[in-house]
Amino acid sequence: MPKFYDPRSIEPKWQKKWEEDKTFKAPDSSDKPKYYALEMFPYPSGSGLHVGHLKNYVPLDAFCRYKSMKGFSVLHPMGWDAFGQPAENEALKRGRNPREMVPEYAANYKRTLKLAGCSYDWGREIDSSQPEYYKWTQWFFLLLYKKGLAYRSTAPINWCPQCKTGLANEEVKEGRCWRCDSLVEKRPMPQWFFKITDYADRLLKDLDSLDWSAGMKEMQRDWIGRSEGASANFQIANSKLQIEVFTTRPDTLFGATFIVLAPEHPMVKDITTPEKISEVEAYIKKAKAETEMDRMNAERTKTGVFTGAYAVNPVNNKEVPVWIADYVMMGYGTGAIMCVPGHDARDFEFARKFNLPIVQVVSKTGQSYELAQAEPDEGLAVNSGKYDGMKTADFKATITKWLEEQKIGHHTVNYRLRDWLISRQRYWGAPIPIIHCPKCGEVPVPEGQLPVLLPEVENYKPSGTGESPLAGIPEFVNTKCPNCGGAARRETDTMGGYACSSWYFFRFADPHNDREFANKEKIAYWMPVDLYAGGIEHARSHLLYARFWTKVLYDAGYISFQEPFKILKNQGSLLAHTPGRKPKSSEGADDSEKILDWIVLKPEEMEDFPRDQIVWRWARMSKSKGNVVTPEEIAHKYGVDSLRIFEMFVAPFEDDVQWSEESINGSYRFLNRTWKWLDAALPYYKKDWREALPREMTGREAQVRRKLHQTINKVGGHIEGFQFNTAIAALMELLNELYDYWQPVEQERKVPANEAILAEILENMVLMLAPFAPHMAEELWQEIGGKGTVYKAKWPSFDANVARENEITLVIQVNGKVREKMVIPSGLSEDIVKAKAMDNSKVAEIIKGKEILKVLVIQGKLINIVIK
RNA sequence: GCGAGGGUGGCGGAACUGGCAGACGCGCCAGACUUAGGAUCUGGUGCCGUAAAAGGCAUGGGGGUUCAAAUCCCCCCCUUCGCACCA
Repeated sequence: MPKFYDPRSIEPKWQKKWEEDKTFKAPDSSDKPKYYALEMFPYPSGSGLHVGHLKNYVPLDAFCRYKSMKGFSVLHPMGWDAFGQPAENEALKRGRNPREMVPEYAANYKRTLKLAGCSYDWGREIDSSQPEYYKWTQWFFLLLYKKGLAYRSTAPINWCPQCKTGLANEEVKEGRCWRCDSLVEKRPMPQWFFKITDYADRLLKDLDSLDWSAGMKEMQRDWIGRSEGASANFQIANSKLQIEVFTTRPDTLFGATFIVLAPEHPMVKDITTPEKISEVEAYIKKAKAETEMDRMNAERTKTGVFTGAYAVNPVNNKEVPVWIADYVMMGYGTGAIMCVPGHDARDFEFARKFNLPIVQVVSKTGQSYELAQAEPDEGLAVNSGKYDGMKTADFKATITKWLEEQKIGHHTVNYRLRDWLISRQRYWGAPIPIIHCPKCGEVPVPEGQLPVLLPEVENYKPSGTGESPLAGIPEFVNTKCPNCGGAARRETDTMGGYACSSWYFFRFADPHNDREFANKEKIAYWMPVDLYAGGIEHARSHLLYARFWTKVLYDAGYISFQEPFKILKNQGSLLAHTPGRKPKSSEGADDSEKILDWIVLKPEEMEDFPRDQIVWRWARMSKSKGNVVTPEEIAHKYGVDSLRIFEMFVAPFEDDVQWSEESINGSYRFLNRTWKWLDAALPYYKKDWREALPREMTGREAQVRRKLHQTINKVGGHIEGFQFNTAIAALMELLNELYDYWQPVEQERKVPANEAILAEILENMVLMLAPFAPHMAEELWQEIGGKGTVYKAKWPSFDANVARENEITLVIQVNGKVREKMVIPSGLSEDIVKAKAMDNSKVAEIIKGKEILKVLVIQGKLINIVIK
């Protein structure tokens, strides 16, 4: 037994042992209850893992280790989200082939995760860019295709000029590409979509059954954006044409004084009168040139032009002008709105600017009055003919029914959610398994011919033309139609990375299956995922897509559950104190640059930058900011167990943490103190301590045992509640008590009063340490002759009788203020507690001569005496 | 603008269904042991007040409910995140 705590020799030793023994291998079946814990699989970047990444991996690892000790059969896998643009871009930047690069980077990640002591079953490692994996990604595409959920359309899409590819709506943030921050353009291109909108309602409803954070669910709800209302047709005056509008306020129909169409609305050219054509065309041209960003700026004033046409308001037969304006979006509803300036702020602004009539049709009082601004609230109908006086909700139902009877409208539900754009005009992705045949049209690649292999090429740069680089490879493109055998062309778009991550959690249940995406029984055993952890940045995209595919699988009869992730946890980020500077006036002024008030100073720029102008901020660790701390350097200084303890102890799992090396010393000190105490107790350890424990215990012995069992209870509870910080705090408290009880320092060491107690503490402490500091725990477990690995040892059991306090500190309040405390036996009757409190000399002093109004006793805690 | 979190010592953070605010750690102060210590051990550490007590004040601000409020209710301020002309 080494005298001193030496993580640098202990840690590699046990990591090697775990690997050799396949300690963390998840069985294919077991009598034990299963537990499937999963972290979002990472894209292995060239920068490697830093301590910030471990903020997620380490607590989840502790959780899995705990579950294993609690008797669960644990599945804790890891794999690589290797396809997609991050990998491709990095490969391009470094002039390397992603095929060679990705495995290297993955190996580097794996090395660091092992260094951190993470308990993955590496036998289940997957790589989404390998044909054996993406064969099944393609299979999923075909499944969706067969179900009518994959289609090709030339609708205008979000085009990122920098990435040279289309982006799904979820990948556009504030009008910019989420990866490169370029302004996104609208571009019409034939593209593949998945019909996620068919599932909008179910994706929304089933959120209720999930144990996810309120914020997370809310973000999904917002993104799906369900709104209920009615559609109504407006006849164009002197024409057979009709315009369909969508409104959530059909009750305000009488107040609709004009119609606005989106500039892209297909009917614009049909209704515009000859004298307005040039003006309208000019406006459309201008609107087209505008970026998403411009259009989204709500601050700017409204613009629009009159088309010269009038529509007839069906409820009162009044003719209302039809305008076009860019504040109406083609992508939402019908791309046309009826405008009720009295009760919609945007319409109000527009009407004011262009002098259009404003009519009040809803009133708080039932009387009409001058409107100073739009009043969007509910109330009573006014100026609405025979409906006057009706309440908003009733009026909505009544008028919707009327529209239906007249066959000019109906009740409608609208979603903000759009279909999922899956096409990428890029090389590094799973090819879409479709063949275009001049005779047969679109033909899916027969399942037996999967995978459609991604060809090995020299040049995989995005083409300038907007086409995928695959289009330039005749051997790939030219093929035979599976239907008629004639010459045909392969689809050259690849699937975006989110396709791979929409089903990988199934694959982990059966990662090497070459006949199915995963075996049904294995899925039935392991799925759904019990605990899923990852960054909040995937709140919409990934989690929505994964839920969608799961529902498709359910509908197709492959699985028996509808939601993949029962519990979801989002870890906070690790922030590093990062030097930066204010932007120069030349920077940020340009509209195409993201406006920033702080720019990171690279380490190389730091040297000759004036000290007093450096602005320090807390920023997320990333290699590009030059503020990363690697697990390697910390492991070298303190050992990885200290790093693990620090990451879990410093703050709750969901919170952001400011990295500082000072506080890691506290974790190191804790482990050192623990080691010292346990090491000193070792000579007294006996396996049969249970029999040797005296029946009755008093004084210090009873006290320290009480603390031990209270700690066992707390630590387990805190881990279950995902409160790793307080779990570790409880262990620290126990350790403080242990030092109080018995000093491990040789000079001061006394012969322990009871050796069996030392043994009990030692054994239980080792077990409780195991999830957090697994290397130290294994070492000590071995020292006390524990069987096998501590990973599979049984979690300590809590004895409520031992933990029970036999005395309590009674807090005595007078008029709600603490005046005295006294130690009394627990379990006394209320009357006796009262009597004891009144008897206390200090209390007696205070209440002397006062009238006692009330005495409240909270058993086991406190007494409050109310006096006058 | 809308929606969801959050505001507690010098710092990170504790506090079960309302019941001792500040667990645990960092930092700081003092002592012990030491050639030394940025090691280790022991004690102290919210603020005001005092020689020490007593006592008073404290959970962003203001009001309220209650014997009792960080916790529940109302108003306001700040902050983080998400969405943003969604009809």
